[in-house]
Amino acid sequence: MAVYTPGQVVEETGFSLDTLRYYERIGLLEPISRNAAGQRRFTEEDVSWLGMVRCLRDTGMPIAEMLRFAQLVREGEHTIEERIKLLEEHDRKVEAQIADLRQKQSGIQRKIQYYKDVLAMRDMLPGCEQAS
Amino acid sequence: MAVYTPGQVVEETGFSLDTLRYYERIGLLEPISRNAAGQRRFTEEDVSWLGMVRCLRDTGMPIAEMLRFAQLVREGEHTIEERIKLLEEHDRKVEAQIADLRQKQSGIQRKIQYYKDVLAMRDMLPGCEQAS
DNA sequence: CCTTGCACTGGAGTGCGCTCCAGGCGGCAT
DNA sequence: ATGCCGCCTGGAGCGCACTCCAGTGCAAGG
Repeated sequence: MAVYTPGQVVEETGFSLDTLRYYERIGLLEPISRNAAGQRRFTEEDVSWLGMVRCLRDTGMPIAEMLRFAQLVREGEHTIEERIKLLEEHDRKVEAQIADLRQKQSGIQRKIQYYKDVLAMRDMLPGCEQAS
Repeated sequence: MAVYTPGQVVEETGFSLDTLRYYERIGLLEPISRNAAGQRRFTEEDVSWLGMVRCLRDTGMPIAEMLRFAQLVREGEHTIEERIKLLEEHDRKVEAQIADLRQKQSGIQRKIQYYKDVLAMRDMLPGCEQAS
């Protein structure tokens, strides 16, 4: 089975070497196996777990909750229902996050339009300064 | 013209009192006017600026960039083009942010579906354990 | 008069998630 | 033999954005 050097994992996952070590230290990755010289050799499985971690992190899941999820995975098959619950809950949060982002974005876009209107006004009625 | 006490502004904007003071300290708000006792009295304009700040912060603009925007606003009308540029640039980032969020979300949803499939499999073929 | 509440100040502290560092090791290309 | 590269460790440090604190002040209500 294929293994990956730290450098390759950095390449594949986009996490920095320090971040990978950090994740192992805090138990977000379980202990990574080592070669004779004590260097890490990541398995396919480690890398795919990191892919999941990437999804969760980038959607704003705090590390503490990812640890909880990692724990469930380690506890085995009987936690699958709970994992689904956790992920669905998070999925809802992501949905809410996107909705909020869209709403705030529209506020920004209104401001852009407002400024554009000011400029247009200025072109049409030169010399008539407006406030704000 | 209406003024707002700190408590009212907390209520209206959702920023904490400490955050409001912090924003004033770093210059994201210009100096807020005071009553005889030295207490802050926010104007309508302050509150509406805070509304903009809320949009920018919640869409992930760092404080340093909001300071830059605040500076442009203070410099007057001739910076409107630049303000538009800044906001449009940010708008694009928000768009990218949402796209990324959607993509990562779909990764999570695939995982949820995978787990659900595992459960369904387990119901259909009891006694046949699967891995991962 | 006294408590309660809201607000004030400057400065220190917090939490998160990394990120950097010094000092060292093993292997390989020149 | 000598670099140099990639990696190792434990621990310290960092950047961001707040958040909290001690000590004080005014003002209105019981």
